[in-house]
Amino acid sequence: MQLFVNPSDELPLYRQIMRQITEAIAGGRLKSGEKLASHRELSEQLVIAPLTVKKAYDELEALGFIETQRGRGTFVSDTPPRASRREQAEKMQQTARRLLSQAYLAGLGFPDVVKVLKEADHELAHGPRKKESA
Amino acid sequence: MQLFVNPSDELPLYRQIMRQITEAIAGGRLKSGEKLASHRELSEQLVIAPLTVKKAYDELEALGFIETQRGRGTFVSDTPPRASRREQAEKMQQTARRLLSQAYLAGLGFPDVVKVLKEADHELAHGPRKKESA
Amino acid sequence: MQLFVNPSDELPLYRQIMRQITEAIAGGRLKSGEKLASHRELSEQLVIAPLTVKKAYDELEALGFIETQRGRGTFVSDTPPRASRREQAEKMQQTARRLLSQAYLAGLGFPDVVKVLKEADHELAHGPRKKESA
Amino acid sequence: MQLFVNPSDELPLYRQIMRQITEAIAGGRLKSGEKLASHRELSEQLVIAPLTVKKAYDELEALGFIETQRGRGTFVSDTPPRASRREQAEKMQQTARRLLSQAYLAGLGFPDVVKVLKEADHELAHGPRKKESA
DNA sequence: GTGGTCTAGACCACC
DNA sequence: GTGGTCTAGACCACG
Repeated sequence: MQLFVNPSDELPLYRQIMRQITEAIAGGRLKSGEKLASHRELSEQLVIAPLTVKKAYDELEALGFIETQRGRGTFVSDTPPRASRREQAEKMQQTARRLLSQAYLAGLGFPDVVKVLKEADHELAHGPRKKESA
Repeated sequence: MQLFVNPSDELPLYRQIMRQITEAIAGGRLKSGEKLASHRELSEQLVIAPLTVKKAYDELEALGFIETQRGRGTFVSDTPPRASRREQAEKMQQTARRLLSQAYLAGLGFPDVVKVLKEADHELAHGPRKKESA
Repeated sequence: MQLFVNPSDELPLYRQIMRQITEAIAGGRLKSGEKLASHRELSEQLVIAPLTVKKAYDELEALGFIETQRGRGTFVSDTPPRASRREQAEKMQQTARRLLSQAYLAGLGFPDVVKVLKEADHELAHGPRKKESA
Repeated sequence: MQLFVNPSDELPLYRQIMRQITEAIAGGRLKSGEKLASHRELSEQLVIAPLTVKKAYDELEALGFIETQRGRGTFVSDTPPRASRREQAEKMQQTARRLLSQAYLAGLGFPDVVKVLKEADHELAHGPRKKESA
């Protein structure tokens, strides 16, 4: 499981990490019970402070995505969290509107958006090829 | 053009304003040349500081969405900005992946996402019905 | 003598007018004693408020570039004003540095700047072809 | 990197800062990746409000000259922005005409302008010796 | 300590 | 009235 962070990104580093892990879970690339790199190990890979990775793991654990077993490591939870249907629907609506705005302002149409969506679906399941853009 | 802000929202106030305006432009509810409320006027409507609205307007102008004319007011630009196709594609990819993640983690499938997208499309063109959620 | 104004320009309208007239005088296109359009007439041409043109004329007169003869009209002065050599030198230095910055940031070199200068010299003497850019 | 501001100058403080930084970049005195003083630090040096410096930094970032990293600081961008060749040419033409006007109205000739330009070139690369004039 | 956001109020220039 | 600038001070998020 290869992660990337971009210090210039508006999104905080720990959130970038959180997002990538949740996306990996959503895409099925990280499965229930799978072991994650220790925050120390990951911090070396990403060349960032260990505390930053730890914060990401802490929040993911608080949200129920991962579980920590002292002395053994951190694992993908087998009971992924579910927000209320209402919250889910609202968030998706918001994201969907944002996606459409980006498309329309770029001169694209609804069918193009669906096309992009299909490409993204493929990426989700197989992993991104490069770092987050700023 | 009715706007809403939610001080509890994670997104900064000025960004909430920016987003609503760009979405209104994308949805065709704000047309080229149309006059916006002055930043003072809007600040009263939204019950926030004038400078906060001004910051939103300033950034929108820097991005090319709107134009200001001293003493006359602020208007929707007739030349909406175009990021490079590469940047556009990247941003849309990112948003699309995010949308899919939200859906899959909620237990929904690809067809559901398309359905949500259609609803969002309708909202974009006709305006939201309620304030931003936190 | 054809003038142009751009309401979106950062420079105030009356300053845009002032600049064009002083440039025309510098370029020899407006000669001593030559008659200018009345501020009323010019305001119609430019589709702006007469007061705005009047302000430009007032300031140009205060600076000594033009002279008003009640009932007869406004004329180019035969005694163009001279700032102190020190002020002149400072202003030119500043403008020169700005020109060089623009060039270097654009990847051009000193010889290119001289080339641009020669083109500008030609324009100065024969008049611009289009409106001011924002 | 020593900056100066002059509150009496017609140019807004934040623009004076912007100009000096872009000129320093153009002159090669500020290099890609170099760290700038924090906006708080600089505000103390210049004895002006931190927000004023921040505004300058914000705009420079929007223009692509510098990049900020939360918690780490602000750095000179390694990808200086490039306006379209057309915009560049227009701006330079305008500045060049202005420089010539100043010269001709001062009774100087084209060779004098080139001389001034050479002096300015030297200043650009080595920094100004005094504060901005009003 | 760094940047990010917001406020309340002031003054000026422009139209 | 409009937008443009500046201040002084506060609070938060991030590393």
